[in-house]
Amino acid sequence: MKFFVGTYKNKMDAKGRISLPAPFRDIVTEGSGTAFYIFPSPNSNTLEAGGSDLMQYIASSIEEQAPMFSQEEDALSYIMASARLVQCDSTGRFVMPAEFIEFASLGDSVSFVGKARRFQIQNSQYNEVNAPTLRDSFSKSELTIKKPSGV
Amino acid sequence: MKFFVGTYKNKMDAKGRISLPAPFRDIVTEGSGTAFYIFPSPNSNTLEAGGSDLMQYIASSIEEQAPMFSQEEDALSYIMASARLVQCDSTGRFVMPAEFIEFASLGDSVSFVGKARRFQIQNSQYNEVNAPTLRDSFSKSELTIKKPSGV
DNA sequence: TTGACACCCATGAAATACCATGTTATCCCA
DNA sequence: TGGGATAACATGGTATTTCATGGGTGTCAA
Repeated sequence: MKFFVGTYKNKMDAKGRISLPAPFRDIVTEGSGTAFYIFPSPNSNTLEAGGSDLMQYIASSIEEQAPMFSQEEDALSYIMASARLVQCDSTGRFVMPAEFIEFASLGDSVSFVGKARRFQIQNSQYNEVNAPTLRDSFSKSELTIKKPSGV
Repeated sequence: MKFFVGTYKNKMDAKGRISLPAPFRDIVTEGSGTAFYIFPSPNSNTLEAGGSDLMQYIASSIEEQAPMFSQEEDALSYIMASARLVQCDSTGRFVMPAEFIEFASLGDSVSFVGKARRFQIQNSQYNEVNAPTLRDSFSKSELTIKKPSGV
Protein backbone atom coordinates (compact mmCIF):
# COMPACT_ATOMS: atom_id res chain seq x y z
CA MET A 1 0.00 0.00 0.00
CA LYS A 2 1.16 3.51 -0.85
CA PHE A 3 0.58 6.60 1.25
CA PHE A 4 -0.05 10.24 0.50
CA VAL A 5 3.05 12.10 1.70
CA GLY A 6 4.48 15.51 1.01
CA THR A 7 3.07 18.94 0.27
CA TYR A 8 2.65 20.30 -3.25
CA LYS A 9 1.52 23.63 -4.58
CA ASN A 10 -0.33 23.98 -7.90
CA LYS A 11 -2.24 26.72 -9.67
CA MET A 12 -5.97 26.82 -10.26
CA ASP A 13 -7.11 28.52 -13.47
CA ALA A 14 -10.27 30.54 -14.10
CA LYS A 15 -12.29 27.41 -14.83
CA GLY A 16 -11.33 25.82 -11.53
CA ARG A 17 -8.96 23.33 -13.13
CA ILE A 18 -6.00 22.08 -11.11
CA SER A 19 -3.33 19.50 -11.77
CA LEU A 20 -3.38 16.71 -9.23
CA PRO A 21 0.27 16.40 -8.11
CA ALA A 22 1.85 13.53 -9.98
CA PRO A 23 2.95 11.63 -6.82
CA PHE A 24 -0.69 11.54 -5.67
CA ARG A 25 -2.02 10.56 -9.06
CA ASP A 26 -0.87 6.95 -9.10
CA ILE A 27 -2.01 6.33 -5.54
CA VAL A 28 -5.46 7.78 -5.71
CA THR A 29 -6.40 6.21 -9.00
CA GLU A 30 -5.84 2.68 -7.76
CA GLY A 31 -9.28 1.11 -7.88
CA SER A 32 -11.05 4.33 -8.84
CA GLY A 33 -9.85 4.56 -12.42
CA THR A 34 -8.84 8.17 -13.00
CA ALA A 35 -11.28 9.58 -10.45
CA PHE A 36 -11.10 10.43 -6.77
CA TYR A 37 -13.30 11.84 -4.01
CA ILE A 38 -13.29 15.29 -2.40
CA PHE A 39 -15.35 16.45 0.57
CA PRO A 40 -15.33 19.32 3.08
CA SER A 41 -13.47 18.61 6.29
CA PRO A 42 -15.92 18.30 9.22
CA ASN A 43 -13.76 20.36 11.55
CA SER A 44 -12.02 23.00 9.47
CA ASN A 45 -12.32 24.94 6.25
CA THR A 46 -10.14 22.60 4.26
CA LEU A 47 -10.99 19.87 1.80
CA GLU A 48 -10.30 16.19 2.30
CA ALA A 49 -9.59 13.85 -0.60
CA GLY A 50 -8.81 10.24 -1.32
CA GLY A 51 -9.65 7.19 -3.39
CA SER A 52 -12.50 4.75 -3.17
CA ASP A 53 -10.66 2.90 -0.40
CA LEU A 54 -10.98 6.00 1.78
CA MET A 55 -14.71 6.17 1.18
CA GLN A 56 -14.94 2.47 1.90
CA TYR A 57 -13.18 3.11 5.19
CA ILE A 58 -15.60 5.88 6.12
CA ALA A 59 -18.66 3.96 4.95
CA SER A 60 -17.65 0.94 7.05
CA SER A 61 -17.07 3.15 10.07
CA ILE A 62 -20.52 4.69 9.71
CA GLU A 63 -22.18 1.29 9.36
CA GLU A 64 -20.48 0.06 12.52
CA GLN A 65 -21.43 3.14 14.52
CA ALA A 66 -25.05 3.59 13.51
CA PRO A 67 -27.77 1.45 11.96
CA MET A 68 -29.24 2.34 8.60
CA PHE A 69 -32.05 4.94 8.71
CA SER A 70 -31.10 6.11 12.22
CA GLN A 71 -30.57 9.78 13.04
CA GLU A 72 -26.92 9.20 13.90
CA GLU A 73 -26.38 7.61 10.53
CA ASP A 74 -28.00 10.59 8.89
CA ALA A 75 -25.59 12.98 10.57
CA LEU A 76 -22.53 10.81 9.98
CA SER A 77 -23.29 10.33 6.33
CA TYR A 78 -23.20 14.06 5.82
CA ILE A 79 -19.72 13.39 4.49
CA MET A 80 -21.24 11.33 1.70
CA ALA A 81 -23.88 13.95 0.96
CA SER A 82 -21.29 16.69 0.63
CA ALA A 83 -18.64 14.66 -1.19
CA ARG A 84 -18.04 14.72 -4.92
CA LEU A 85 -16.39 12.28 -7.30
CA VAL A 86 -14.10 14.18 -9.66
CA GLN A 87 -12.50 12.90 -12.84
CA CYS A 88 -8.93 13.53 -13.95
CA ASP A 89 -8.35 14.13 -17.65
CA SER A 90 -5.53 12.55 -19.62
CA THR A 91 -3.08 15.19 -18.40
CA GLY A 92 -3.89 14.60 -14.72
CA ARG A 93 -6.06 17.64 -14.22
CA PHE A 94 -9.47 17.87 -12.56
CA VAL A 95 -12.14 20.52 -12.10
CA MET A 96 -12.70 21.73 -8.56
CA PRO A 97 -16.46 22.06 -7.94
CA ALA A 98 -17.52 25.67 -7.33
CA GLU A 99 -19.03 24.90 -3.92
CA PHE A 100 -15.63 23.63 -2.71
CA ILE A 101 -13.80 26.70 -4.03
CA GLU A 102 -16.11 28.76 -1.88
CA PHE A 103 -15.98 26.48 1.15
CA ALA A 104 -12.19 26.39 1.31
CA SER A 105 -11.70 29.97 0.03
CA LEU A 106 -9.44 28.66 -2.70
CA GLY A 107 -7.41 31.20 -4.69
CA ASP A 108 -4.89 30.94 -7.50
CA SER A 109 -2.50 28.82 -5.49
CA VAL A 110 -3.71 25.54 -4.01
CA SER A 111 -1.79 23.26 -1.64
CA PHE A 112 -2.04 19.47 -1.53
CA VAL A 113 -1.03 18.09 1.86
CA GLY A 114 -0.36 14.38 2.33
CA LYS A 115 -2.10 12.71 5.30
CA ALA A 116 -1.18 9.03 4.78
CA ARG A 117 -4.54 7.47 3.92
CA ARG A 118 -5.91 10.70 2.47
CA PHE A 119 -4.72 14.18 1.53
CA GLN A 120 -5.99 17.69 2.12
CA ILE A 121 -6.57 20.44 -0.41
CA GLN A 122 -6.40 24.00 0.87
CA ASN A 123 -5.59 27.58 0.07
CA SER A 124 -1.80 27.86 -0.02
CA GLN A 125 -1.87 30.84 2.33
CA TYR A 126 -3.85 28.84 4.86
CA ASN A 127 -1.27 26.11 4.61
CA GLU A 128 1.60 28.53 5.11
CA VAL A 129 0.23 30.01 8.31
CA ASN A 130 -0.81 26.66 9.76
CA ALA A 131 2.15 24.47 8.93
CA PRO A 132 4.50 26.16 11.45
CA THR A 133 1.79 26.00 14.11
CA LEU A 134 1.24 22.32 13.55
CA ARG A 135 4.94 21.63 13.63
CA ASP A 136 5.23 23.61 16.85
CA SER A 137 2.46 21.81 18.66
CA PHE A 138 3.88 18.50 17.51
CA SER A 139 7.40 19.17 18.73
CA LYS A 140 6.05 20.07 22.15
CA SER A 141 5.25 16.37 22.52
CA GLU A 142 1.67 17.14 23.25
CA LEU A 143 1.04 14.96 20.27
CA THR A 144 2.63 11.57 19.99
CA ILE A 145 2.30 8.45 17.92
CA LYS A 146 0.99 5.48 19.86
CA LYS A 147 1.45 1.89 18.87
CA PRO A 148 -1.58 0.72 16.90
CA SER A 149 -3.25 -2.59 17.67
CA GLY A 150 -2.44 -5.56 15.47
CA VAL A 151 0.87 -4.34 14.12
CA MET B 1 -17.02 -0.42 -5.45
CA LYS B 2 -18.60 2.92 -6.21
CA PHE B 3 -20.61 4.97 -3.75
CA PHE B 4 -23.45 7.41 -3.98
CA VAL B 5 -21.90 10.75 -3.04
CA GLY B 6 -22.92 14.35 -3.50
CA THR B 7 -26.19 16.25 -3.59
CA TYR B 8 -27.93 17.09 -6.84
CA LYS B 9 -31.05 19.12 -7.58
CA ASN B 10 -33.30 18.30 -10.54
CA LYS B 11 -36.73 19.37 -11.70
CA MET B 12 -39.85 17.25 -11.77
CA ASP B 13 -42.24 17.99 -14.64
CA ALA B 14 -46.03 17.76 -14.72
CA LYS B 15 -45.90 14.08 -15.59
CA GLY B 16 -43.79 13.30 -12.55
CA ARG B 17 -40.69 12.72 -14.63
CA ILE B 18 -37.25 13.44 -13.13
CA SER B 19 -33.74 12.97 -14.44
CA LEU B 20 -31.71 10.67 -12.27
CA PRO B 21 -28.42 12.55 -11.75
CA ALA B 22 -25.84 11.18 -14.16
CA PRO B 23 -23.29 10.28 -11.43
CA PHE B 24 -25.91 8.05 -9.78
CA ARG B 25 -27.02 6.48 -13.03
CA ASP B 26 -23.96 4.34 -13.65
CA ILE B 27 -23.83 3.13 -10.07
CA VAL B 28 -27.45 2.22 -9.57
CA THR B 29 -27.84 0.45 -12.86
CA GLU B 30 -25.04 -2.00 -12.13
CA GLY B 31 -26.83 -5.30 -11.83
CA SER B 32 -30.31 -3.79 -12.10
CA GLY B 33 -30.25 -2.92 -15.80
CA THR B 34 -31.75 0.56 -16.12
CA ALA B 35 -34.03 0.20 -13.11
CA PHE B 36 -33.68 0.97 -9.41
CA TYR B 37 -35.69 0.73 -6.20
CA ILE B 38 -37.45 3.49 -4.24
CA PHE B 39 -39.16 3.18 -0.86
CA PRO B 40 -40.30 5.51 1.93
CA SER B 41 -37.79 6.07 4.71
CA PRO B 42 -38.90 4.39 7.95
CA ASN B 43 -38.03 7.39 10.13
CA SER B 44 -38.60 10.52 8.07
CA ASN B 45 -40.61 11.90 5.19
CA THR B 46 -37.93 11.25 2.62
CA LEU B 47 -37.51 8.55 0.04
CA GLU B 48 -34.71 6.00 0.02
CA ALA B 49 -33.34 4.57 -3.19
CA GLY B 50 -30.71 2.19 -4.46
CA GLY B 51 -29.92 -0.77 -6.67
CA SER B 52 -30.56 -4.45 -6.20
CA ASP B 53 -27.49 -4.72 -3.97
CA LEU B 54 -29.17 -2.39 -1.48
CA MET B 55 -32.28 -4.58 -1.37
CA GLN B 56 -30.00 -7.59 -0.94
CA TYR B 57 -28.36 -5.87 2.03
CA ILE B 58 -31.71 -5.07 3.65
CA ALA B 59 -33.11 -8.52 2.99
CA SER B 60 -30.07 -10.12 4.62
CA SER B 61 -30.39 -7.80 7.61
CA ILE B 62 -34.04 -8.73 8.04
CA GLU B 63 -33.23 -12.43 7.81
CA GLU B 64 -30.61 -12.09 10.53
CA GLN B 65 -32.89 -10.12 12.84
CA ALA B 66 -36.09 -12.12 12.57
CA PRO B 67 -37.14 -15.56 11.37
CA MET B 68 -39.41 -15.91 8.38
CA PHE B 69 -43.15 -15.66 9.18
CA SER B 70 -42.49 -14.03 12.57
CA GLN B 71 -44.18 -10.79 13.55
CA GLU B 72 -40.87 -8.94 13.63
CA GLU B 73 -40.13 -10.06 10.12
CA ASP B 74 -43.54 -8.82 9.08
CA ALA B 75 -42.80 -5.37 10.44
CA LEU B 76 -39.29 -5.18 9.06
CA SER B 77 -40.29 -6.33 5.63
CA TYR B 78 -42.68 -3.42 5.33
CA ILE B 79 -39.85 -1.81 3.41
CA MET B 80 -40.28 -4.45 0.74
CA ALA B 81 -44.04 -4.07 0.69
CA SER B 82 -43.86 -0.32 0.15
CA ALA B 83 -40.95 -0.31 -2.29
CA ARG B 84 -41.28 0.16 -6.03
CA LEU B 85 -39.00 -0.74 -8.90
CA VAL B 86 -38.80 2.18 -11.35
CA GLN B 87 -37.41 2.18 -14.87
CA CYS B 88 -35.17 4.80 -16.43
CA ASP B 89 -35.76 5.72 -20.06
CA SER B 90 -33.01 6.14 -22.62
CA THR B 91 -32.32 9.72 -21.47
CA GLY B 92 -31.92 8.70 -17.83
CA ARG B 93 -35.32 9.88 -16.67
CA PHE B 94 -37.85 8.01 -14.55
CA VAL B 95 -41.44 8.53 -13.41
CA MET B 96 -41.91 9.14 -9.70
CA PRO B 97 -44.93 7.11 -8.47
CA ALA B 98 -47.77 9.36 -7.27
CA GLU B 99 -47.86 7.82 -3.78
CA PHE B 100 -44.22 8.82 -3.26
CA ILE B 101 -44.81 12.38 -4.49
CA GLU B 102 -47.44 12.66 -1.79
CA PHE B 103 -45.43 10.90 0.90
CA ALA B 104 -42.35 13.09 0.47
CA SER B 105 -44.29 16.25 -0.44
CA LEU B 106 -42.28 16.56 -3.62
CA GLY B 107 -42.55 19.83 -5.56
CA ASP B 108 -40.91 21.18 -8.70
CA SER B 109 -37.42 20.88 -7.30
CA VAL B 110 -36.19 17.52 -6.07
CA SER B 111 -32.91 16.78 -4.30
CA PHE B 112 -30.89 13.60 -4.59
CA VAL B 113 -28.65 13.07 -1.57
CA GLY B 114 -25.83 10.51 -1.65
CA LYS B 115 -25.59 8.16 1.36
CA ALA B 116 -22.79 5.82 0.28
CA ARG B 117 -24.65 2.55 -0.23
CA ARG B 118 -27.92 4.27 -1.15
CA PHE B 119 -29.29 7.74 -1.84
CA GLN B 120 -32.24 9.79 -0.64
CA ILE B 121 -34.81 11.65 -2.71
CA GLN B 122 -36.48 14.60 -1.05
CA ASN B 123 -38.07 17.98 -1.53
CA SER B 124 -35.26 20.46 -2.14
CA GLN B 125 -36.57 22.79 0.55
CA TYR B 126 -36.48 19.96 3.07
CA ASN B 127 -32.90 19.29 2.09
CA GLU B 128 -31.92 22.91 2.44
CA VAL B 129 -33.19 23.21 5.99
CA ASN B 130 -31.66 19.90 7.09
CA ALA B 131 -28.21 20.05 5.55
CA PRO B 132 -26.89 22.82 7.83
CA THR B 133 -28.24 20.99 10.87
CA LEU B 134 -26.49 17.79 9.86
CA ARG B 135 -23.23 19.57 9.20
CA ASP B 136 -23.50 21.33 12.53
CA SER B 137 -24.12 18.19 14.54
CA PHE B 138 -21.24 16.55 12.74
CA SER B 139 -18.69 19.30 13.28
CA LYS B 140 -19.43 19.45 17.00
CA SER B 141 -17.27 16.34 17.27
CA GLU B 142 -20.12 14.49 18.85
CA LEU B 143 -19.80 12.41 15.75
CA THR B 144 -16.47 11.20 14.44
CA ILE B 145 -15.23 8.55 12.09
CA LYS B 146 -13.74 5.71 14.10
CA LYS B 147 -11.47 3.05 12.74
CA PRO B 148 -13.68 0.26 11.45
CA SER B 149 -12.84 -3.30 12.42
CA GLY B 150 -10.88 -5.34 9.95
CA VAL B 151 -9.31 -2.47 8.02
C1' DT C 1 -62.65 7.07 -24.27
C1' DT C 2 -59.51 8.67 -21.23
C1' DG C 3 -55.84 8.42 -18.53
C1' DA C 4 -51.32 6.39 -17.44
C1' DC C 5 -47.09 5.15 -19.26
C1' DA C 6 -43.30 4.07 -22.42
C1' DC C 7 -40.88 5.89 -26.32
C1' DC C 8 -39.25 9.32 -29.61
C1' DC C 9 -37.32 13.43 -30.87
C1' DA C 10 -35.23 18.35 -30.22
C1' DT C 11 -32.29 21.99 -27.88
C1' DG C 12 -29.45 25.02 -25.04
C1' DA C 13 -26.28 25.05 -21.50
C1' DA C 14 -22.73 23.11 -19.06
C1' DA C 15 -19.29 19.76 -18.34
C1' DT C 16 -15.36 17.30 -20.22
C1' DA C 17 -12.17 15.42 -23.46
C1' DC C 18 -8.64 16.74 -26.67
C1' DC C 19 -4.61 19.37 -28.47
C1' DA C 20 -0.61 22.50 -27.84
C1' DT C 21 3.44 24.62 -25.35
C1' DG C 22 6.94 25.98 -22.19
C1' DT C 23 9.38 24.67 -18.22
C1' DT C 24 11.32 21.68 -15.05
C1' DA C 25 13.18 17.51 -13.63
C1' DT C 26 15.46 13.18 -14.88
C1' DC C 27 18.41 10.14 -17.32
C1' DC C 28 22.42 8.82 -19.92
C1' DC C 29 26.85 9.09 -21.71
C1' DA C 30 31.20 11.17 -22.25
C1' DT D 1 31.22 14.94 -12.68
C1' DG D 2 29.31 17.83 -16.13
C1' DG D 3 26.51 18.68 -19.99
C1' DG D 4 23.30 17.54 -23.39
C1' DA D 5 19.25 14.78 -24.63
C1' DT D 6 14.87 13.04 -23.19
C1' DA D 7 10.86 12.50 -20.74
C1' DA D 8 7.49 14.12 -17.38
C1' DC D 9 4.65 17.61 -15.81
C1' DA D 10 2.04 21.86 -15.04
C1' DT D 11 -0.72 24.98 -17.49
C1' DG D 12 -3.33 27.59 -21.38
C1' DG D 13 -6.73 27.25 -25.07
C1' DT D 14 -10.31 24.99 -28.04
C1' DA D 15 -13.66 21.61 -29.64
C1' DT D 16 -16.73 17.99 -28.67
C1' DT D 17 -19.88 15.48 -25.95
C1' DT D 18 -22.95 14.87 -22.23
C1' DC D 19 -26.79 16.06 -19.75
C1' DA D 20 -31.11 18.08 -18.07
C1' DT D 21 -35.38 19.40 -19.69
C1' DG D 22 -39.41 20.40 -22.74
C1' DG D 23 -42.73 18.68 -25.94
C1' DG D 24 -45.04 15.25 -28.89
C1' DT D 25 -46.91 10.45 -30.23
C1' DG D 26 -48.43 5.80 -29.84
C1' DT D 27 -50.24 1.94 -27.06
C1' DC D 28 -52.44 -0.63 -23.65
C1' DA D 29 -55.72 -1.08 -20.01
C1' DA D 30 -59.35 0.46 -17.03
